[in-house]
Amino acid sequence: MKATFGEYIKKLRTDNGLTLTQLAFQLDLDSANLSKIENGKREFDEKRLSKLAVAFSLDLDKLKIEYFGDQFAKKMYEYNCPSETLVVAEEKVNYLKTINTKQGIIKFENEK
Amino acid sequence: MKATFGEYIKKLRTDNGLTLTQLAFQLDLDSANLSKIENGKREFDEKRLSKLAVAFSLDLDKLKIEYFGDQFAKKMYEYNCPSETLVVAEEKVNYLKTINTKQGIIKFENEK
DNA sequence: TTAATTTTGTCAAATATTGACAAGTTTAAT
DNA sequence: ATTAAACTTGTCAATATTTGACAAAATTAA
Repeated sequence: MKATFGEYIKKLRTDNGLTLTQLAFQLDLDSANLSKIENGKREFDEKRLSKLAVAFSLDLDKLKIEYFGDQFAKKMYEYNCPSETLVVAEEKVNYLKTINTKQGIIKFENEK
Repeated sequence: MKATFGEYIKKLRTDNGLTLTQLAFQLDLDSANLSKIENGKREFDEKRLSKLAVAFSLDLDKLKIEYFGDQFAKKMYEYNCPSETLVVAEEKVNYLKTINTKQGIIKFENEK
């Protein structure tokens, strides 16, 4: 999907004939703030991804791909990161999985 | 590099025979907080990447790869994102580049 | 023009991050 | 075993950031 996450939501919403107010209600959001999200002036909170999935009967994993893909892309763009960054990211995910499955240590490193 | 960013710093520091206090001074940081960073209990602030590059005569791009790669990996791990997320991230970076080079609009979308 | 929709501006409240210091633990040397 | 340096952990106020909410302006569609 060649779009920011905001554009992605807006397309979902308009394709389904919803107003900002209608979707905002389902997401427990102010319509003004949803507008800002769609236009990239505010962040969408990841806690609402599941509500968004329900609103449009979407697979949560698909949404996560769009959402986090967007987040990472924005950082990459903002800080002008080499594209190799994403390759290293993949390696590091695997590394985290290995170190956190050893010896029953399953908790996320930064978790309380 | 198969390591978290904290582990990466720690290796740099010890390989170069520096104490926490010595490196922390160069980074304008409390040694206690540098210790937390190395052990993944605090975030390293991206504003200090350039100081880190100077401290160890490293290429800033190489550091960015490690730093942002680590950030993305932690999110991926924490939210259990499909690895496809990174592919989409790459697409979106390119998308951002195209939309933000059109018509002289070079500013980052969320910039003030 | 009017009514609905969308966008923008603002700000206080809620959250999160940071710097700083104290206190505790580990390590290494003698 | 004692000491000193190095490292780790806990805490908390200060700072910074994000969020929710509302008003008001702008756009869109009859």
